[in-house]
Amino acid sequence: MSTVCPVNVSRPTRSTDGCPNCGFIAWCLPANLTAHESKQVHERIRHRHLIKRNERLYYAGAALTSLFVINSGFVRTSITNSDGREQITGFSMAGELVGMEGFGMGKHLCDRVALEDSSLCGIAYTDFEQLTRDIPALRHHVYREMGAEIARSHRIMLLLGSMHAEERVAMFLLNVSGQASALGYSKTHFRVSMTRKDIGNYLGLKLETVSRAFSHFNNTQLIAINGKDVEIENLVQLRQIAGDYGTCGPCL
Amino acid sequence: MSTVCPVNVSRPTRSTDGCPNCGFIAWCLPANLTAHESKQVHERIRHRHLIKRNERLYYAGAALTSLFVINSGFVRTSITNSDGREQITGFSMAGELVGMEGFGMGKHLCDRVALEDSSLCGIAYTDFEQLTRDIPALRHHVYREMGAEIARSHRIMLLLGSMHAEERVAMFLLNVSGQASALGYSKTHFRVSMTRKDIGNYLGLKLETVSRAFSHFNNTQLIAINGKDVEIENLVQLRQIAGDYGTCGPCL
DNA sequence: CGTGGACTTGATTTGAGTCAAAGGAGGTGG
DNA sequence: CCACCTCCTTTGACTCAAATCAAGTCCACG
Repeated sequence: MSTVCPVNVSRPTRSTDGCPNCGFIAWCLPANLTAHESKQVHERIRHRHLIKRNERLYYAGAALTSLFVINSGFVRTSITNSDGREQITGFSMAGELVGMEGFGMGKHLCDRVALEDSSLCGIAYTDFEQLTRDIPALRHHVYREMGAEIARSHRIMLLLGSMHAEERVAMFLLNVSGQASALGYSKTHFRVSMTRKDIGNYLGLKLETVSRAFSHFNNTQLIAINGKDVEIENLVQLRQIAGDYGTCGPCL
Repeated sequence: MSTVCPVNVSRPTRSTDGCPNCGFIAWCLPANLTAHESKQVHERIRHRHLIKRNERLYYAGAALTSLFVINSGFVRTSITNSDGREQITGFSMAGELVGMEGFGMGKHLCDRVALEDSSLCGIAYTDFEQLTRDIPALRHHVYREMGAEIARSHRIMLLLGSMHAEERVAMFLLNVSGQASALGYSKTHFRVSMTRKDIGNYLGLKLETVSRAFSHFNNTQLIAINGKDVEIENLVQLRQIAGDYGTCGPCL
């Protein structure tokens, strides 16, 4: 537990050519960089780190040497306290930058594990630091993304602090749906790649409670669920149960 | 509810002279600014905005025109969803910068209300943006503080997701104790300025449950409590109940 | 001095946790 | 390729921690 397991670096390349739909480049899009700025960023990206299912990207406390954007796959973020209690604080998918919260400290503040075989594009800490110095739009984007992460955490605190089990599960499904939709997939038919236990941990529930909520939604024709395969059959009512999806925004 | 209530600006001054122990200057200390950089920051601070108990600093959604550091007093941060459910996400005290999470968006993402008559020192959004551009150490400090805020939220998620009522309340008391201690006050004898209801909301508990936990700790000689006046009598055992204070760090 | 909010305490209810059993999926090695 | 094993999931019965409901006290403040 105390030794740090570095990401399995599989001959990353600097050229963009070998990285179609590069996640890092996609992440930068909302920053509206100029052609010149874009070029500066692209030159620093280390493309296509591969990581296997259940492999650890890093532990909390590990030196932060790189920041990663997920290209494909799924990553689970968690923290563990001295009792050994673990709390999953989020699931990240393609297009998301992970590790920002440790950027200022120079070390990671959470554990991150791949839920599936995943591909990541990274950038060295020092390169990124320099780029945010030189590119105001990128710096701004980092402030915006970090702020959004704080706001997201606050929404989960609301969920954990005051919502009932079925409301939480409904919210979870709507968030996965929103994520799938953002990636261009169906928002009513998708796969939840995490286990019931992980979902429960994230939502502050036991796995049996998550399973029961799924079964209940299934029996009342809100969803059709079969293992990890979910089809939402009544999006409107699911939103009513979740209560506030409209104003809440994505939580995952 | 929809109109934005601007902070009651009481003839703020630009000179440092009228602001002994200026909170903003204190907040900058860990950034280790050079004398010249310090001067740049000091020139932009608008000192001593006053705000009364229960007055609102701003609503979520309001344009972010200034960032504030608390000089004295206490501020409650919360979010509200469309159901009207509110979640208190933190209590801030002297020396803390509030509003960072909205910095990148240019608008506030949470509501902030004074728990007591408070004094704040502010800096205009555009001035701060400019300063973080020109002063690497300040920029770095912002990254660090925002990251710390994300990590703090994650710890609360752990608390809300897996801790029992008395563990939560013990954690809360240790955090208030830590805050008091950080300000140079006694860490065993302090005042909790928030109501039982606010404490409960923050901890995901009902006010009766908070009251019962306090009573129980009182009856078992862990604390001596009288209304808002708290004396910790057995810090060691309180930490044992909270479980992980050592590794958790401040949560408030 | 009276009124409303804050707090405490007790009795009761209930939503989610715990415990237990059994079916099912996926991965591994012979 | 099949058998086995492990982990995941579902469902039922029971328990329990915290919520709810209710009553009464204590202040602070107009």
